[in-house]
Amino acid sequence: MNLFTELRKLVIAELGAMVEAGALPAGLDMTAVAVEPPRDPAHGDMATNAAMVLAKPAGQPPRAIAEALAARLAADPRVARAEVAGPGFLNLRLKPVVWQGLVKAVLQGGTDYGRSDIGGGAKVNVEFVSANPTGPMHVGHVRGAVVGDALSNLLAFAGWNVTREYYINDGGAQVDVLARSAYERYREANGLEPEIREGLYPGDYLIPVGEALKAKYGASLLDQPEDVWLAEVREFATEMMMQMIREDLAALGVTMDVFSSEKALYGTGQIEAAIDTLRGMDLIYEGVLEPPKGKTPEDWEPRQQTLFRSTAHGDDVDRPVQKSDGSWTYFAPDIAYHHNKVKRGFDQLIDIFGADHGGYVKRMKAAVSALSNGRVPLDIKLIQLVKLYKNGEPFKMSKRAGTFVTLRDVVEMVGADVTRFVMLTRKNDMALDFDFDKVLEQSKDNPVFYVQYANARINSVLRKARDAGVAVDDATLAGADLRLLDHAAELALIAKLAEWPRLVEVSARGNEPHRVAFYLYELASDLHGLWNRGNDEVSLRFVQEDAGTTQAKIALARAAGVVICSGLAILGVTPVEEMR
RNA sequence: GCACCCAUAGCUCAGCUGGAUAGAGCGUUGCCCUCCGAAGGCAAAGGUCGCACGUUCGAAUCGUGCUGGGUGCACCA
Repeated sequence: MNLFTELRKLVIAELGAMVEAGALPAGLDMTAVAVEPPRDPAHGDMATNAAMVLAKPAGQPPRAIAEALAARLAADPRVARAEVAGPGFLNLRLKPVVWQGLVKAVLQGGTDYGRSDIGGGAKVNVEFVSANPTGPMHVGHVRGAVVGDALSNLLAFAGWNVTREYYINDGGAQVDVLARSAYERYREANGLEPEIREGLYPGDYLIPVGEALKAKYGASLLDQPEDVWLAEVREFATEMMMQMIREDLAALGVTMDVFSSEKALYGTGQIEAAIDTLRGMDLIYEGVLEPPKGKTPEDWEPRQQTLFRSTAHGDDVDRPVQKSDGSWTYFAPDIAYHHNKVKRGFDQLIDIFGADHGGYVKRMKAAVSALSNGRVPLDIKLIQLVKLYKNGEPFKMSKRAGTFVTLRDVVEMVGADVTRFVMLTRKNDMALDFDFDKVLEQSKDNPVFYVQYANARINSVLRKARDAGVAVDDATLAGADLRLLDHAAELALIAKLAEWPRLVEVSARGNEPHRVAFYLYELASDLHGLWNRGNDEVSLRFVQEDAGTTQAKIALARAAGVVICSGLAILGVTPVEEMR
């Protein structure tokens, strides 16, 4: 139940009636008519811009339309007051019974309250993480993983058919480097001195890989030329890395639906097919690129290359898909991979990239636009970096020494729940500070704690009522006499709960899961505020002398708890019942 | 040189896709509390939304041009 869409229906219906009555011209476009929460609650519970939006096409002054509409809306049993304000806003005040009914609806809906069907079952593919399978995931990957997973949860909740996907970059030179690095560890496992040359991966995490290679191959690969062992070791090491990455993701609570392999695109004609598809659209040609103006690379020399005419689809320059020796560039399999996603029938694609890949956005969108004839939109979310702090001091990590903070380190230090919540407390394109101490602080300054504490308080009050012998199961609470919830502070909290379905839709439409985290913080704040007022005004406490009143109050608390749990579920955070 | 991202209170950040007097936390100032309904509460001060034009009933939000910061810029993935 979304009160805003219901009231919008009412507004549209009354506008239609005004057309019928000849008060408005026929054929008006109503799509811009919105019913929203007003910025200032003093203005009312809801506001509509209908009169202002329609003034010009209807050829009438906005206030005149607003006055006429107000008179009609005021007759609805749900509307307590309809007032024209400002340039033509129409502010609505709802009757308490509407809010009381909402509490009941929340309790009956449970965590399905707020679920939406705006996605219409459309198939959306969310590609995220896609870290190179050459080592453990580090903090840089964590944020992308959390955002992608939470976004997937959000879209699923809003009615999309979501596929979470990880693209394994196992086709390029970096997995050869992995194989060579693992081979040295294999030699080490056989009692030889490893030669970790410059350019190889020095990390200790390859030691177990070396040992596993020894267990499988014994000494048979020793002193063999590279072309004998490279392919086998590469596959073996890549598989072990992916195993590790899967476990790391699991530790963070992330489960992928599909792992797609870059290597699998080679030798199957898929790359050729994708390029041929583009060629058939006259988007592939042989040519020589101009050097970038202002900054010509030292070793620049004109080269004849196979180019993708990405400029035909909004890119700034055309992009090479084949090197001068005829082999594919990295971009070619990326095109084939996205072609593959389009062919699998997705209606929408979302890629989550690190901000350092911002340069690829236009060419990737160009490729998808061309390959799908503009049918499939591709949204690319760029994730800004995470700066680590420890007690307010920058937390240094040295890549050169091979000591970097891994995903596993973060999860072990602060837990998956805290990690996930904090990663969503900023818009994806804003840099985020992550302080190992502050995120664990038990105070109002810490949004994670603040939201969890709200839920704990709700559970605490439920326990207390139960101990006092009051039935507080959801069915009983839904049947309580909710008319007892009539205090302005209580109705205000309900109004906040009424925003939840709308917030889900807005967040999903914009692919912005962080909004959920901010909403939960606000909801927690309202809950704490009401709780604090109970310190002075006993009548606002949740547990009362009289069982019926207690049930009504607890129904509100429980409804708030339902929404908090629902929101936390989207973030992938486990609600806590007690603060300990 | 070009492209993309960012710029909002002293600090860290929201701002629901164009709405009303731009919000929150921290910090500051002033009261209150020290009660496990505990891990504080209430209130106040604090703003040229980087700058300048433009679009319209209306702009932090859209467009153009600047300023400052970040990222990336042909056979590396």
